[in-house]
Amino acid sequence: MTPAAPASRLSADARRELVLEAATRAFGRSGYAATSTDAVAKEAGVSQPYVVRIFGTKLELFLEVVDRATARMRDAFADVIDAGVLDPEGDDWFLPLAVAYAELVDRDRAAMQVMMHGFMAAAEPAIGELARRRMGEIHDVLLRSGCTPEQARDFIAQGMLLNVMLSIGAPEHVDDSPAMASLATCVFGPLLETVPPPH
Amino acid sequence: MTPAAPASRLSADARRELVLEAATRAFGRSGYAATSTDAVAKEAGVSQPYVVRIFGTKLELFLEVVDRATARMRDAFADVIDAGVLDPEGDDWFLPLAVAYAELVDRDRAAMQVMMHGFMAAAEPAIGELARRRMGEIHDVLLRSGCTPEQARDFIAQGMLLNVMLSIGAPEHVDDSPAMASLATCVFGPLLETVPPPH
DNA sequence: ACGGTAAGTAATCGAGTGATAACCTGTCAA
DNA sequence: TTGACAGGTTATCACTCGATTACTTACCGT
Repeated sequence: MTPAAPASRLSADARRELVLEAATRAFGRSGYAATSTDAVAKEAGVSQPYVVRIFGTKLELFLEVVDRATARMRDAFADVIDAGVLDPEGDDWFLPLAVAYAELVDRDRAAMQVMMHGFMAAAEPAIGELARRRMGEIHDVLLRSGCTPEQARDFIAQGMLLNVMLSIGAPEHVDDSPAMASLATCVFGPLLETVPPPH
Repeated sequence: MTPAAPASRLSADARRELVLEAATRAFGRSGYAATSTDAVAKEAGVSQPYVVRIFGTKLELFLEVVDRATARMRDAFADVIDAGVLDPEGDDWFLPLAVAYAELVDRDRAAMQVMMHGFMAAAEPAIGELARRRMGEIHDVLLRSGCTPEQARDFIAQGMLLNVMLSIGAPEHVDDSPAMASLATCVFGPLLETVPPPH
């Protein structure tokens, strides 16, 4: 076997960044437990021991991946809200938020998937702590729009359903049953046609 | 070591039932990938090879566990709806459904957790197929109340948020931050005081 | 030119995993 | 009483995983 073409040398920071992006994709696909450090390494094009050495342990790597992904979510909402275009009194006050979220998920679906996997892996104390903190931060950010806690809750709830629907592959299988079609249509709205690519 | 007190003999069906319940608890805690067949065996009080022999593979066991858990969810909704007490025109039309769901989750939290883990493990084709089918069935059942697809969607969305909040241990940590307290209060409502036990 | 530091790999280990095979034993019908 | 089947276990295997160690090599300041 040829000596496994050594990855072209990069600065530690640059390599770290590439591995984090690769890990986001890998963990996003299969979650914490089902994703091996070797799978991350292959996705990043480096050796498995190197991944471990950069981050110490698989858990620390996952924590950093979840931390970054959820920060991006929070910041995307903050950007919309701090732009001051939202009117919580109006109908569909949250629409610009929903659009921003749809765009973020379309551009960076792995981040959303990693977030959900983080929520479901919260039995691990360190993961749970991070998950709760970020969920709280997102709620707080939404409240900055002037909306009520109930409005914020409802928006997050819609987001959770959307995440789950993507997780179970609803868009790719709308035609499997009328029920799926009905539900997917009213969850994804007109985006159903354009969103699907499984990434 | 003492010969590991052989489990008292039961009929195959009775044993199977006990193992399924144990597996629901075990998978509910840690999900598909992070739960070993040995963990299920210990929870059930039998040997690991016996668990495998009853169900063939770990995947088939998980599928049956998810199948049963999600069927219970669906049927709980169906019971309320077919009792005909719902008025989709009224405010809080879904309240009896929410109460039924809260009771089910309180009594059988493992089933809900297993359902969520099933959704997140949908990358495995057989799991994904089951997840989509059940999600469709639940949507269909809700529609039998005479509500609109949007009303059904909103109810499911609230359920998903509730599931995620329980998954991240929100009730046990309401006091960690004001944000968590605000969000948990308006997700769980007055039940916050009584629901929490982590099971 | 060169030497050291930083980037990266190969080799390997011990623990854990799902699955298989072989064996044991209580119960019940004849 | 006995024998055979059903319920259940022990022993074990092949493999995977995360992690550690030791080695290699490219780059850069002097």
